[in-house]
Amino acid sequence: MAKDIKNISIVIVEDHTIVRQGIKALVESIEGIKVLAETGDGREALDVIFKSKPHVVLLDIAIPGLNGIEVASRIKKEHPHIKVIMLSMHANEEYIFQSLRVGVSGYLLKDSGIEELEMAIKSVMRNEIYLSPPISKQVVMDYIKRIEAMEKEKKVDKNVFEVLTPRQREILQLIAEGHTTKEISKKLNISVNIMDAHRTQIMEILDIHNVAGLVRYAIKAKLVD
Amino acid sequence: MAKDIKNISIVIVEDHTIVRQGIKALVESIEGIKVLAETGDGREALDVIFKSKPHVVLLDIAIPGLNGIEVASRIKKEHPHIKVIMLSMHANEEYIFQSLRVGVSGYLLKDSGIEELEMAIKSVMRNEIYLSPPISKQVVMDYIKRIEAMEKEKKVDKNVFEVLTPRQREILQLIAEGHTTKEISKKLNISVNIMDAHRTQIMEILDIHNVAGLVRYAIKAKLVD
DNA sequence: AAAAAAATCCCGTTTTCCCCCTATTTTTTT
DNA sequence: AAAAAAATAGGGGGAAAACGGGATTTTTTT
Repeated sequence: MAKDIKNISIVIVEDHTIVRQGIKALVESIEGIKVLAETGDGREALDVIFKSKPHVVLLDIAIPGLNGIEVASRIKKEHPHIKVIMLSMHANEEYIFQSLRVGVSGYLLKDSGIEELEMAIKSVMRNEIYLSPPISKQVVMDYIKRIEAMEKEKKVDKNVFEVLTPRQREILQLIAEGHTTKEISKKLNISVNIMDAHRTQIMEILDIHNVAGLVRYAIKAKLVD
Repeated sequence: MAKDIKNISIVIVEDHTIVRQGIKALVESIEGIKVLAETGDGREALDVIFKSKPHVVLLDIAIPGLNGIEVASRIKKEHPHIKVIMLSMHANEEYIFQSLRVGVSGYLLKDSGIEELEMAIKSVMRNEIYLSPPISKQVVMDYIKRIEAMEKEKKVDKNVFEVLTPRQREILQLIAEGHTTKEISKKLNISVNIMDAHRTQIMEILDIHNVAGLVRYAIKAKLVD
């Protein structure tokens, strides 16, 4: 398992000296990993990284000069192959999301042990994404919540195909788009009276008795945006 | 790191005998883990699991009798403390989501190595969620995609607070909820004429000249659902 | 204190919405 | 082939919306 670690070069970006040196000591205790450089300033970090071109950057999220996410973003823009692992004190949802969005490969909580650090580095070198378990859990929970919210909406979608005829859906859509009865009847080449009858029937079926309600239904049913 | 593995009991559910025995051999090669039972049928699995009460269930997602997700769901309902790790051939999005939803603690691809199996078991015993890296990556990607879609909508939200006065927003909301001018004027204790004037003014400001458009705008602005 | 913006008020006209009725033709289902 | 559902067609009438105009009071900003 340790065989896939071979001469991995790392740059550490972390402003608190003691923490930085601690991390450095930990990292260097792992066989096959070399720390190329270390810095505590965001802007300086970019210079150092672009010059030394490490495999992996361990990047504190809260650093002076340029914040960690901004640094990560620029690293990935200039050198997409450089793997970035964020180091953070807390499982702040916004930070997690922003980090993942700019393309970091890992997100480690600072109370992780040395084993996790090693695992994270190995993971990202394998092109994987490594998240500390609490982070991972949060992402998964959020993932589930979002999909479930989405699925609820789908039920209305299905429903509209069951209760309304194609013609009715067509007309409902036009109503929801803001067209008047007259406009719609002209567009569909039917008389105004039929349009009126259609609208009335749609309202009966859906038990909605005003345009506002029809529009809200049409949006939920994804007939309009 | 290996010290937190102590007498972990496992049940393996997998219908292909060779695969099952292979997994069994792998698992038993890990120190401190004991395989209590094994079966290849979903319904039988529930009996076995409820009788033997293992710490962890390794559960193939495609099994006869009852499908894996259904089995997982019942296990978590009856015995929430039993950890379930799904075994799957592919990174099927629907399976992943459904599994996570019913509360499984791990999702492993079958081409994972023994190290990953060990890691997954240790992870779930620590109350963490373990996903095979490709699975993890997919979940993260999906997570980002969903949040980004959500953020787009927020822009309209802000806008409504800039262009409409509080009173106008209040009225727009009531209109979008389907109330008539008369109803709203009564509710707000203002004359019908003012309501009319308000509506007219809102329409002018937004450059929207029908109820349908107002409702769509109100929904985008999150004034109504 | 002056100016600007928001909220209030009134009226008359045209258009659209919404509901009521009956009825025929076409399509789908049984 | 018969029955049911959908789409077509028409008319009448009351309520509400939409638009035009003009005006006052209150609040906020400058």
